[in-house]
Amino acid sequence: MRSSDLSRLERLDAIAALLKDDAALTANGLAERLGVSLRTISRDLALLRDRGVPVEADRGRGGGLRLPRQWGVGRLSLTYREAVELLVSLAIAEQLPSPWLIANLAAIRRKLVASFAPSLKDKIAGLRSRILIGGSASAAVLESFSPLGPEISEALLTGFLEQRRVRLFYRDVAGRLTEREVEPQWLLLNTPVWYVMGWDHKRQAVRSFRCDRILEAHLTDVPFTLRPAREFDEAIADIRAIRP
Amino acid sequence: MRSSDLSRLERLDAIAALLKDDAALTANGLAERLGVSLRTISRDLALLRDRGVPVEADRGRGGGLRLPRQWGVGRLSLTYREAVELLVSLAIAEQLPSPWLIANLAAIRRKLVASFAPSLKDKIAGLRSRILIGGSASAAVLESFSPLGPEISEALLTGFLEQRRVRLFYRDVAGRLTEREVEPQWLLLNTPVWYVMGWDHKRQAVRSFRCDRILEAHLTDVPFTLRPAREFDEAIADIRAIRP
DNA sequence: AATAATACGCCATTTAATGGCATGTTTCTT
DNA sequence: AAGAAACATGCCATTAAATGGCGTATTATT
Repeated sequence: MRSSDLSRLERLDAIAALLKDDAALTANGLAERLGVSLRTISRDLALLRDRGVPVEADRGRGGGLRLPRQWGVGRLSLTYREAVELLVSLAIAEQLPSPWLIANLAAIRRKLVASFAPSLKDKIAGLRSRILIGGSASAAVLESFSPLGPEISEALLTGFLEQRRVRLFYRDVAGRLTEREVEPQWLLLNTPVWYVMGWDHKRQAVRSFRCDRILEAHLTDVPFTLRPAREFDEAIADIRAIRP
Repeated sequence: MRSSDLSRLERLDAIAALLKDDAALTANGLAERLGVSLRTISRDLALLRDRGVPVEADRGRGGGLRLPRQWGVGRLSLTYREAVELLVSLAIAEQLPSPWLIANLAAIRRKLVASFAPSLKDKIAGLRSRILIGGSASAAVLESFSPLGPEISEALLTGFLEQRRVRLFYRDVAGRLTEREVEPQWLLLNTPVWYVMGWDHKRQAVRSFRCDRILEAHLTDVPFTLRPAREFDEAIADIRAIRP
């Protein structure tokens, strides 16, 4: 069963893939399967080890090759958007009051951040601290809750991530319709309701917006810089106080 | 500024890394920087594209090479344990009632699962559905809550993931100390309290355990198989009913 | 129209990969 | 204790791939 000819790069990938299927494999078996000599497999293994794949070999009769159990996972390619969503999820999970199964999340987050382009790193590094997870929403809030449209969440999230101003059409508590120009600086979740907090340019003040009361959201090209956290203390406290 | 000689593999990595630093780069610049000819760079770019890296090129004066913004993220290598913790985090985030910024988590989860060895996939695929996120714990529960030791959570989590029986020393509601032999089949979070549900071999019945009342947990080598979900309906309802 | 960039085909040359063989080492079986 | 089955590594002739140089085509800007 010889596979069609593979370039060296492809063969390395193939070997790693075969080793992940923790069937008992010998170097000889690999050689036959990939249609190359034992010597070549041997060199490929050395190369894989050089490149950080922890191939383990049991010598002697009955031996063979394997990857350690810990190494179940190969390389994961994520798009920018997927990585960001992952970061948001991690932020949520990390802020749960009871992190027992997720002791190493910080390490994962570091790896994720490290894989971003340097120009994005700065923006992304502080992201986690600007997402707050509160408690559950009050019954009154729950009653009036409605899910968000994808365009709105897209615009808000992008504005939040890339620090760009967003133009909102908002229905406020009293039911009045207003247009705002907002820097989305913080996100807060009182399950299931998300809030955006930021500098409101029309009002020249920190304001918070219940996301499901936003009727339209349009991303602009105007960048903004982060304001000091303490400016938001009051707004955060306000939202949290909505709870019964 | 010529880097020390690189093998082709290394050069491909280097090019991808340089492109991630979205500095304006031309093929000629890369050639000088890496000490190879323009023709070689050109071929390397073709190779990268073959391997799925979406290198974009602007032709003409002022042009150059770049990766699209979306592509911030290269390849992420996670250990088995990290991947599992990531899956758990995803499960938690996905079960939040308001998933607006995390619409694509399912795609990420699929990629993650796909990167596992086939033999592990089965176990891991069903993992998410066996983690339940409830609401917040009641005041009464909160009062008696204490955080878990790392050894206990390690044993419980491993037992849950690898489907192996766990021996518990448990202080029950009445304060009695008992020893149990449990198959940890479900996890349930009423923030911040985790519960393990599973088949109790001493009692021959489904039982649930508040994790912070577990005094000791020892992993055994005895494997178990999953029981049908409906057997746990009652126990799940019970725990959820603890809330006020 | 000139220029600066990528894209790609061709070919001689250089370098790296390969196979074969020999040798050493570890571990299990008999 | 001997033998067999596995990995590890060195050496060398052979083969295949990568490289550089050149030419040409294409695209976008000035």
